[in-house]
Amino acid sequence: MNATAAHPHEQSSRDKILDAAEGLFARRGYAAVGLRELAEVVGLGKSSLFHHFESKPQLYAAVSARILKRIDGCVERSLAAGGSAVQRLERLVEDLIDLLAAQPADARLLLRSLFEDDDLPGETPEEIESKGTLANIMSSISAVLREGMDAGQFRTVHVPHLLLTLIGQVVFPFASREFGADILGKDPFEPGEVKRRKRELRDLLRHGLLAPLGR
Amino acid sequence: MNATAAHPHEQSSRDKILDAAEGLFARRGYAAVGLRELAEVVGLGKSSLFHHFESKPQLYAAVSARILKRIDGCVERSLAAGGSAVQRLERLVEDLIDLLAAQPADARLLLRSLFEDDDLPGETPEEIESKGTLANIMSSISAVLREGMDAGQFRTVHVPHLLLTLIGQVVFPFASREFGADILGKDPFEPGEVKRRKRELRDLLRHGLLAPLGR
DNA sequence: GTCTATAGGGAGATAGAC
DNA sequence: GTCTATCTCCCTATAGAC
Repeated sequence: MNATAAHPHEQSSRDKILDAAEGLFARRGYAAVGLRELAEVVGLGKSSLFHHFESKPQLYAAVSARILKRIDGCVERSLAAGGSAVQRLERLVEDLIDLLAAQPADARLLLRSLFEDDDLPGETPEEIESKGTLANIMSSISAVLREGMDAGQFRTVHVPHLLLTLIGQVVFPFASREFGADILGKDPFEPGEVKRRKRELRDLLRHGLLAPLGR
Repeated sequence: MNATAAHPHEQSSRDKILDAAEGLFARRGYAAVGLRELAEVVGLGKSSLFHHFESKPQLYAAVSARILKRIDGCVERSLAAGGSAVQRLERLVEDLIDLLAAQPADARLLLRSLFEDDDLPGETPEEIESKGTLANIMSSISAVLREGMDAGQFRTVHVPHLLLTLIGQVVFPFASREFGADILGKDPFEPGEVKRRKRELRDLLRHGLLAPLGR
């Protein structure tokens, strides 16, 4: 995977920086994280960071791009696995939840990147690539929704609004470890809670909230 | 409403600061907003801010507390208006959407405050009050959900998980003006889109996503 | 590829005149 | 209640030795 790594088990400095930055940016946001602190976490001098990334914005763009690619990969694999539109959508939601649960920084950073566009200076190549990746994710999910509607498996809904709804209900609960834990009384990333979350969300999409008898 | 205002139509400096800070903090986050910039927007010198608020964290706490009170007031009024649990929940969701649509900064700042707890130093009196307000909001919504379940109007669901789901799907779409506009092709705060959002969300809660024929 | 040293600027906050 | 001037600290980024 990494052409420069003779020993795949040893993580390069670049990857160590990316991992540490991901955690810090996710928890506290771009502006609140200083390179001094990041360097401390990684175990390097502050200046050494600039040998791997040319600037702080560029580092953030790299972190953000890596997460978007991870999510895009998950979406593509999940939707490619076949089945009816209903099966594919339900599997997609489950797989995304598993991904977000396995990578605690992803949901926070994804959510941030969706409403912190003002944060970053501008138009590095990595940011442009990320825009494309994000657009690809959205269009893939839209496609399965439209497919299900066309096949008569889904109600007739407004696809863009449903897209926003799905993002909110899938991503948000994993974006806030502390608040989520307050509400649930348990760590949302704990396997049992993850499983329950998948079940509850699947049932809500299948049946809505109203009781069958009340219909 | 303001005891010190002889002329209610003239906004005090304190309120001007709160309004400007609310907009800036919502768009860019706590750490990214400098007091110099805030002072410029308000039209004051930087030092004058410290005559109205003792520190930046305390100012942020005041802004955050004001928003939480606004939302809490909306929740209490909406739930107090009576009707069945179904009617009260549906009205609550509609009223919250109207509030978030009317106050574009609220959704962003609320969402931030739900997953940026690490942002702020600690335990000012205003933050403790805010914690109580937030807890009150959550317990009020939980109450109507449990009531509907007990009355057999709602399916048997896991209330805390549904709470997280509702927050995500109600708040998130209004937290990101730019991304939301990209997805919808229109400004999410436009009256027509707000109306459609309320309808789509109500229908999703009533029926889920699956087509009636497919059941 | 990592380090020390430092430049250059902006941050939050204070002092004190008006 | 607002201002100017200033303090101290930390920020991103660079220079250059090893």
